[in-house]
Amino acid sequence: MHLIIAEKNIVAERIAAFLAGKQKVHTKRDGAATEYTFGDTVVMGLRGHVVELDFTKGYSNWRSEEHPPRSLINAGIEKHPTEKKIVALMQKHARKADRVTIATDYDTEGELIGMEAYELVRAVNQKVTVDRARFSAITKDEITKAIAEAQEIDFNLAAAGETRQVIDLVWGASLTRFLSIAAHRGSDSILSVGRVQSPTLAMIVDREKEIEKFVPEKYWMLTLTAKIAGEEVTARHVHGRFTVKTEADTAFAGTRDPVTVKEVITGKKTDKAPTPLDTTALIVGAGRLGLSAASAMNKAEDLYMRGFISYPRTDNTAYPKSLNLRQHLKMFAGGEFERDANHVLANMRAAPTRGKKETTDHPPIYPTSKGTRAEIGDDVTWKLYEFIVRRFFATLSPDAEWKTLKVNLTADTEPYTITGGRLVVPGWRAVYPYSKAEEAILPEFAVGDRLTLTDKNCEEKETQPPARYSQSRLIQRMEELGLGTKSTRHEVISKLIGRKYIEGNPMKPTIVGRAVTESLEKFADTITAPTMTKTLEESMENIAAGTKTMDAVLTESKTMLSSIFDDLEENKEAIGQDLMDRTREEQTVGQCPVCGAPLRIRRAGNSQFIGCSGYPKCTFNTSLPPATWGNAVRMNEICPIHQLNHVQLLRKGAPAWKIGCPLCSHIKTNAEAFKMLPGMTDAGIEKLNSVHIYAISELAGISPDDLMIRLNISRPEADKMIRDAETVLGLLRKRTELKKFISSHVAPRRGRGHSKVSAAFISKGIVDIAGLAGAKKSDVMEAGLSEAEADTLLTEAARVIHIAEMKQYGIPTITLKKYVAAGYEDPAAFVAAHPAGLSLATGASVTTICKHQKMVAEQIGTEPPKSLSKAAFDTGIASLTPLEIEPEHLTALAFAGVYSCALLKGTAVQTLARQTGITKEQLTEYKNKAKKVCGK
DNA sequence: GCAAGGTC
Repeated sequence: MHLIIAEKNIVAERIAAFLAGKQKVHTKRDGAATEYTFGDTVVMGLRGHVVELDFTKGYSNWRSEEHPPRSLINAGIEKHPTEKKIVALMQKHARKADRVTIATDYDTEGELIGMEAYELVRAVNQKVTVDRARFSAITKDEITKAIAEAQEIDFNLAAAGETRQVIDLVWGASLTRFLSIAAHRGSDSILSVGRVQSPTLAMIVDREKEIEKFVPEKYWMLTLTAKIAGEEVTARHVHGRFTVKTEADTAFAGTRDPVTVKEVITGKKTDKAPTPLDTTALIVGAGRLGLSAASAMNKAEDLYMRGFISYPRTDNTAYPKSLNLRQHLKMFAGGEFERDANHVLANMRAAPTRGKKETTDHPPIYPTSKGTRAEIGDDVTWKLYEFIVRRFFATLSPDAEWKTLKVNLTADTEPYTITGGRLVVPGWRAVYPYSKAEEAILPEFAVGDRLTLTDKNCEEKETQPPARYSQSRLIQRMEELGLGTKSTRHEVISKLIGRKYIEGNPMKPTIVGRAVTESLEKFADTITAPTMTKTLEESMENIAAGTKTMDAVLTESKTMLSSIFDDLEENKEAIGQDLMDRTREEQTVGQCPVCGAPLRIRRAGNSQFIGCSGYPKCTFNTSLPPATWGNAVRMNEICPIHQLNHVQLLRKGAPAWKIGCPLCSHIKTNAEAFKMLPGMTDAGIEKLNSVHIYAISELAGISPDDLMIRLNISRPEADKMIRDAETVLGLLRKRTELKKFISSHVAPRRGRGHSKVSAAFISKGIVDIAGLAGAKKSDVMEAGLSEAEADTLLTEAARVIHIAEMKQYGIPTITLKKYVAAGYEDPAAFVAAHPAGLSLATGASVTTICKHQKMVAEQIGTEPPKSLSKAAFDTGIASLTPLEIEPEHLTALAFAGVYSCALLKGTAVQTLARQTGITKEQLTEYKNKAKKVCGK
């Protein structure tokens, strides 16, 4: 049997189709693993790497004394399968195979993935022949040839890839752990470090610093407008920017009639058609359409999986010869792009354009099938598809041609110039509207022509700081510097955002991002420089060429990292302190209005609030919605009234929830509660705020003496105010309870949120659960509940209230739970029930029950039932045992007061049936038995 | 809990 292993499923599927020819291919799918069988051959795809490197056991605990971050440098490393199903399937076939062909992508990483597969195959079959197929395009010819002429695995090349893996893991993990531990960061806010992410972050930080230290300089630009043959034209001074004001002034003063044409230069300019799309160009193009790098790749992946475009992760900018371009243009017949496709077919350039990079693993990105708007679905994906289609058209279209015109003039002695351009051959621009071509059409000029000066202008401008990086610009820079790969660059950006190192669009570093970069630059600048990647690539080339061993490169790298750790460990305290000090700034929103200490965003699990750093001496705090609504972060905007930074909640996939100034919102939310105080006015609230009382709970908790002084009021006034505050606080607490009750018992629906329902209740005068328990059903239904819902809500409310009452009457919680489970939480019903029934139903002893019934009866003012002794109950129940009465029936009888054989005999069937709901036949049977068994 | 690289 011949087993062929591809890097991904989609390639496996195509290989199988090509090789099978006329044979039928059987597809068997099991979760992530799919196999394609024909004749004696099985083709299956991996999912990229199916194993992962990790440190040996014992190194997983970050805070282990024995294995500090530094020890990772020489820690053991193991490979674990990450795709267990795929590995199992591969090994199952490998056991029976007599030939295995590795057909992974034709690049370094593909060779490594191939070697991983090889090792897994060898683990179960030491004898099988393993070879390697290399192909540059997934076409029938290439594939057939590559399998027929299969070669050996290039173990040196794979080792080069593995070296990269080890170095990345060891450097990344050890430095990440070191920084995170030094700065006392929790597991949800680690400070990550890596060969690619750290230099990328450093670029963003560097750019921000350039912007900060940028000093704008003034400069002046001169223009004139003049008329020729009734048409107005604008010319600019040939000097361009004047950086000296007096020079600009002199030139401006010298700009005067006569304005004479000195020279007319006509020319031709070719405007080259764009090159085929690689991943970077795709992200740049998508960026112009308004997509982030990550969403561009997401949508491209979607288009690829649905067969609309070719593989979206590629560095190739030259179409392979095997690609039939004409056929791909004809494919658009009858669709949205038919006209444009026909236009391109009729005007095709001799050979398609080609970019600088040509690789062997995948073709450039091009459309592989015709899609309609409806098929593709969402608008943004369609736009991306259209862009890919049009780019494909453009690469097959002729260059555009411009006719250019340059007119040199003098205004008295000052030289001016006008430039114009006219698109004479639109070429690719006819089908590709993404880069604008501005035409400037000028009137006819001849040397010696005189123009009439109509106006002149000296404009003062300022030099601008360099722009922050957009995502696509950053990805371009990363590619230029060799950072990351086509598949990972956009992920690196997402990672930096996720770690809260950068934010915004265009991107700028956060305080944390900047602090980490600066610490690393000081102590481990190897990892923040793009050169680390360059050096690594050179070493990898040496390993691949066989001129250096993997071990030698690793040893060298470990020595370097070790000396970095010498420095880091010596300065651990300082580094940690510096990071903590600086990141704390990010949590600070200003000064506490009460005591002036820094006011900070604080977090504890899911709850978050703004509190004074002077706690516990100062207890000022304002509440924030829980973190499920988003993480609270400081904004740059500052409240003009309170001088505090605004705060917003950020949640993935949701728009930011702007809280604004925390104190303003605190005052606003508390105003309503303050207004519940008798006689309280807006002015009164302002007065309270001005003496730093912002919440009703603060007013309730203050000492009367303090309040007298602060508000300059009398003792009785202060006492009353505090008492009122306590009452309101109690009311509010009950209201909160009601809200909680509603949210756990009423399912939210459109237009019927929990707050809406509780507001409706409050307007009906239902302000707490007790109120709800006694409310009219019609009132409850008017809040938007159905009749059935109102019924359950009322019953539930009554239950809650009853339970609270029983507790208040002194029933211990554990026993109460038993009563509730049996449905006897209503005090009245509890007292009225027969203790024998209660005992059987709840499992509590009759003695306890009688005691409780007496307690409750006394407090609700009813007669308690006659008490029943434990002895009487026990012997009674024992006398019933031989009758083999069903347990439910026994309980029902006990509730009816029948708990002994004698009582059963002495009560009429008619009465019992009414009281217990047991059928007369059944009761007669029990009674007959009773007559036989007892009382003889 | 860590990297970067595949792929989904």
